[in-house]
Amino acid sequence: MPRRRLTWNDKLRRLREFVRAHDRLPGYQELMALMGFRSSHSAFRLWTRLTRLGYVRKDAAGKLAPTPRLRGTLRMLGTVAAGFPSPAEEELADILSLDEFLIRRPEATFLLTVTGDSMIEAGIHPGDLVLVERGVQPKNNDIVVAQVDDEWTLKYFIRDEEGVRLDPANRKYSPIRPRRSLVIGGVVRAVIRKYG
Amino acid sequence: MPRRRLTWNDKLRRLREFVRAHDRLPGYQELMALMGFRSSHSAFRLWTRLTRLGYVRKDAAGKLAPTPRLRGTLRMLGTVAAGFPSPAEEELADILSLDEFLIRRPEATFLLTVTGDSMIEAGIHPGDLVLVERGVQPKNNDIVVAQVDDEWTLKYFIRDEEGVRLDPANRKYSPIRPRRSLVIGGVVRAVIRKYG
DNA sequence: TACAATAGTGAACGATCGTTCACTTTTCAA
DNA sequence: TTGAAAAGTGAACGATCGTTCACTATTGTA
Repeated sequence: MPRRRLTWNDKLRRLREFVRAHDRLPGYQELMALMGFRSSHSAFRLWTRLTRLGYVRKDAAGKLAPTPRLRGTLRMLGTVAAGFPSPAEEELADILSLDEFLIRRPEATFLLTVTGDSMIEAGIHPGDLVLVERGVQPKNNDIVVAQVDDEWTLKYFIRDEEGVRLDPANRKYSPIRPRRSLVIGGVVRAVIRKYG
Repeated sequence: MPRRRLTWNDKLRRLREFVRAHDRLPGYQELMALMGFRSSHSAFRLWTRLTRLGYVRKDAAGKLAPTPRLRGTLRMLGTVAAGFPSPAEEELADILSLDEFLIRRPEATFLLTVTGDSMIEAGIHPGDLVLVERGVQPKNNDIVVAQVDDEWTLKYFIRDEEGVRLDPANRKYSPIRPRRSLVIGGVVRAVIRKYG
């Protein structure tokens, strides 16, 4: 029985499964078992190829690490209107990790639960999560977490001729011009609503 | 000069930095260099402790892998109203990874860009991203990606006495009762809006 | 102050890793 | 169909890993 040689797609799929299941790359022994190799050199060659194609990365110490392309879990397809493509096209979709997609500075990024409806017309509802980056200068029309009158809320940040203004996205509330102090907790980089 | 021994927090911080920078755990040599150890046994003991505390995991093959607790990048704080806690309290915040927080079945989960305003009253705007899980039975009031009259859109899924109904969240449009066929592409598990 | 718990040192060893060299088999296109 | 490129085999070797055992230093506390 001529043991079937794996296709490239099969190899990639098996490797992805391993990485997802173990949160690490397989070792030489494990890669050989996974792919049905008998020689560790085959594993070596496979690593070389995967490195060349950008699925794994070799750092300064010469050790391998998975790239988002391999580790990522999310396939980014087109638009809702375009619907779901065929499985073959799915294979071609870009794979990414939400963390890397949304977070620039991990050490300065936080997740807060939204309370209040001050930004509801911007589609930010109570119970939503906001991904907030601290320690950055807000630009005009950025949504910020700000402390106003000893109370923290979400507002649009606007700097005009008269100074800084904080605008709600809700007709029930009025724009605010901070008089004494203005504390900006951080800038909202993303909004996340989780169902179920 | 009595080389300063590192505190536990310092060790954790250094390890986190390494993992973020390299996308892998340090080896023994690297861990020794990172922590200022001279004996590989110290590294061994540190791994043992990290395993016991759940920062790394030892799988069936006896190999170490980082857990979300170590690899995760997002600190989950309280609510917007509560504002930002002190740095000391921040240290205690739960660290999580967005991928693991939002994605249950990686192989069946996709990201689509929203087109159209059929769900705008549910806070889903054109340009938002929806995280869609395929191959699950939608429950009542789930938001689904459905094919209606050869067109894909987002709708609430509702099953009543008369059968299945698809409701928009926009007064401009009307509920739909599919007559011939109904294709459900998937169930919306999360909505993501990215700024900037 | 003393003493137990915690943290680190140092040597040793078999297993695995990462790589090189030389050779064979399979695939695919001219 | 044939010949080159791609893929796999097999042996070998120094480096690192993962672990054990025995010993020493530091720290917090009864």
